[in-house]
This record gives sequence, C-alpha cells and structure tokens, in this order.
Amino acid sequence: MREQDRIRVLCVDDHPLLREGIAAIVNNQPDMLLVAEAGNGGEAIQQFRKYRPDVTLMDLRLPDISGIDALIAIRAEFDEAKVVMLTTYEGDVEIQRSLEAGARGYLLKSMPPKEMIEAIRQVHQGKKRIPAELAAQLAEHLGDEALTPREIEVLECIAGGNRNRDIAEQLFISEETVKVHIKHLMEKLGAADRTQAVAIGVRRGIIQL
Amino acid sequence: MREQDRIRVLCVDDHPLLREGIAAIVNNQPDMLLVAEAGNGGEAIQQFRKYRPDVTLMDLRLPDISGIDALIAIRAEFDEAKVVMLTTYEGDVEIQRSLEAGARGYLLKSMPPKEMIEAIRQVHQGKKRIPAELAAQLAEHLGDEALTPREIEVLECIAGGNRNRDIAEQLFISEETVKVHIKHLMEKLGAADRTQAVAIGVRRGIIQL
DNA sequence: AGCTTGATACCACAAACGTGGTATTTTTTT
DNA sequence: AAAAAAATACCACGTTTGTGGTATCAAGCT
Repeated sequence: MREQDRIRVLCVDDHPLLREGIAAIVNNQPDMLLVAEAGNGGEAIQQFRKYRPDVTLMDLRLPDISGIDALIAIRAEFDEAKVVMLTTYEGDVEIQRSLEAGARGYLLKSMPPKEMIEAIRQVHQGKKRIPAELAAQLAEHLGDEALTPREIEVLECIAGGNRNRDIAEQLFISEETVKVHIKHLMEKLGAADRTQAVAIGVRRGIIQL
Repeated sequence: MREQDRIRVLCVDDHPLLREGIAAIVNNQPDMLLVAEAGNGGEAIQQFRKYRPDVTLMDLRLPDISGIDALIAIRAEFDEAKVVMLTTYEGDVEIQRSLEAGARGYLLKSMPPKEMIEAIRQVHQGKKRIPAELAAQLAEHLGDEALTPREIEVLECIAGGNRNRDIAEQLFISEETVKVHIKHLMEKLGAADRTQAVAIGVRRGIIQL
C-alpha cells in the first residue's frame, strides 16, 4: 500500500508507555500509519491542525484539559474529525458525554489490540464503534435523569465529609435547600443514603475523589 | 553485549497495549531483554519458574489474583526474586503492602520510560527504587494505625449504603458493635463522618468501589 | 403567554448517626 | 504468665439526616 493511502492516526495520551505500545501496534498494520502523538490536550489540538489525521485516539484524562474538551475543541474547527476515545475505565456518564461531543468510538485500554485496530478501520470508514459491554452499560442508565450542576456540586461537598450546615455555608444557600438537593440527587442515583450516593457517583464517573 | 549478559525482564500486565509499549522500550535498551510476558497472576508464576527473569515488572491489579499475591507466591519459591510493581495509581496502602511483600521498586505507569529503565537497572543491581513522590505519600501515613480486618469489612458495608442495623445483620454482630467499629475506623482515618471515611478509604486504597 | 426546569426556602417529624463511657472475651504478643 | 490488641456488647444523649409537603422566583422553551 502506498504511504499516502494509509489511515493516518494521531495518538493522544499522557502515558508514554502506552503511546509506545499503540505506536508499535498501529505501525505494524500495513494499512495504518501513526503520524503524530500528543501528551496533553493543547498539543493534541496543535498536532491535529498540523497533520489532519484520519483517525484520532484520545485519552479521556489528560494533564491540562479533559479529553472530552479536547474533542470538542477539535470538532469546533474540524467538524468531520474522527475521534475514538481510549480510556482505562470510566463510568457511563463519561461515555455518554463523549458520544454527545461527537466521538465515533469508545474503547478501553484493557481491550485486545485487535479490537483497537478494527475500531480504527471502522471509524475511518465512517462507522461508529462502541463495544457491546460499554453499550450495555450505557443503556442501563439511558432513561435516568442527569444530575444538575448544583446537585453535582452538593454531591462533591458530601464526598468531602461535610455536614449539611457546612455545605450550606460553602454554597451560600440555606441548609434546607441543601437537603432538597440531596433528596433529589439521591433519588436520581437510586441511593439509600448520602454515602451510597457518593459511591455511585464515583462509580458512574459523575464525581471523582 | 552478549545476549546472556543482558538483564532478562518479565512483564506482567493484563493490558496488551501497555505490554507492547514496555516490550518496545525494554528491547530498545542494549543491556535488556524482555524474555517473557504474562497477562495474569497464574501465568506470571509459571513464566517466572520457566524463565527465572532477573527483574519482573508486575501490575498491581490482574484478572485472577492481585499483583501483591502473585509477588508473594513468587517470593515464596524464589526468595531472591527482584520485582518492581508497576501501576496506574493506588493509595499508600498498596505501596506499603507491596514493599512489605518484598517488592524492590514501585512505579507509576504514567512515569516517563526513562524512569522505568533506570529502575530496572537499579533493582537488578540489588538496589531499591521508590520515586520521591511515592515515598513522600507513603511517609504521610507511616505513623497511622492500620484498620483491622473487621473494620475494613465494616467500611465496605458502609460504602454499599447500608445502615448500621443492616451491617449488624450481615456481619452477625450487634448494632452497638458496628458503631464501635465505625468510631474506631473514623478516628484512624481522620474522617468526620462515615461518608468521608469511605472517600478516604478509596483514595488510600483500603477499599475499592 | 404558558410550561418546564432548576434553584431557592421553610416546617415538622421520625429515623439514623456519632459520642461518651464501661465492660467482657478471645487472640496475639511479649 | 502478663500485657496488648481485636472483637464483642450495652446504655444514654444530643446531633444529623432523611422524608413529607408546600411555595416562590428566574430562565429557557414552546
């Protein structure tokens, strides 16, 4: 295959070890070529502008901005950009937000390399690629109401071990309002108490400790 | 350098992508040779028996048994085994347990490859290698009393959103005893309430959600 | 203009939680 | 054999949390 006909890939990840592994595997494919790498979101945008890759592999958490924000920034300039999110493990919320932001695929770093190269080929052909396990996980919470920004804020305060009174002070609202927010977020998350709300929030990627 | 003089390395990790990266980097060193790989703890033990590597890179979480248990199993047979733990990120408790189990080093997967190859060389020479950041994190909780097995069990129940009464039933003890355990574990962790106890427990690697 | 959503606020009540102290038994360590 | 640590249990008391219901206001959508 001529070099200019290969699928040109950009890899964005802050782990050099993993980038190395991806580079080895991608360049081992006769129909692919790793044209650039980036270790953070800013670099990712620059490298995209410079190389206009056919497919971009993007880690979800980067040192500067989140992978989702990098994705949004890139798609704002290059609407047709084909980006596959690649992450260790995140909750359904991260998957959903990625797809809403226009990601064409979503892979776990623990998946076999075969899965990754197939995803690159499919996405390059204009298809989408979300593994069945992740699709299933996503589907589990599809009907669920999302937490509001304020509710997330309150949930973060709860995780910090704050009492309702302290949360009220920090957010400049009354203790009763805090209670209302907690009631709502517990309902939405299906939590029996504030502690489980934090546990579920962490598992689903809504908050991080 | 003759092949038999090279540092012979075994890599244990369930992420094929990362193994590939490590393989590329290790084999790129003139004084190193990746002699075997393993994707889980059982394989790791078999491969160690077969190849007797000079240095082993071991992921902390594996599909079958924990990396620490694999380390213990290997060191039970081969006391002089030189093992470096390699992980994405864990709390101080994991670091401490690894070192107690006889690990010679502890690295994060996010560290530059240079750090890893230096660690392999140093450990091969009989030295230990713990990066300053991790040593500092470890030192922060050195004087702390560890949670007892029962306290950890209770903490796990708390994280599940159980009330004291439910925990009592599950563990076949009285509600009052549960309260005592919670009081103690909160003191040890420096938590203001049960929710913060869970958050701290997760951050420090004492429990996982 | 009407509707929905998010955020705010208050009240009252019951349930659960956290704190103080004391005490027994078993296991482990010295 | 003595001491220390871990797990068990009970009581009393005040604090915090969670539930129910009602209501206002602003912003955004139809």
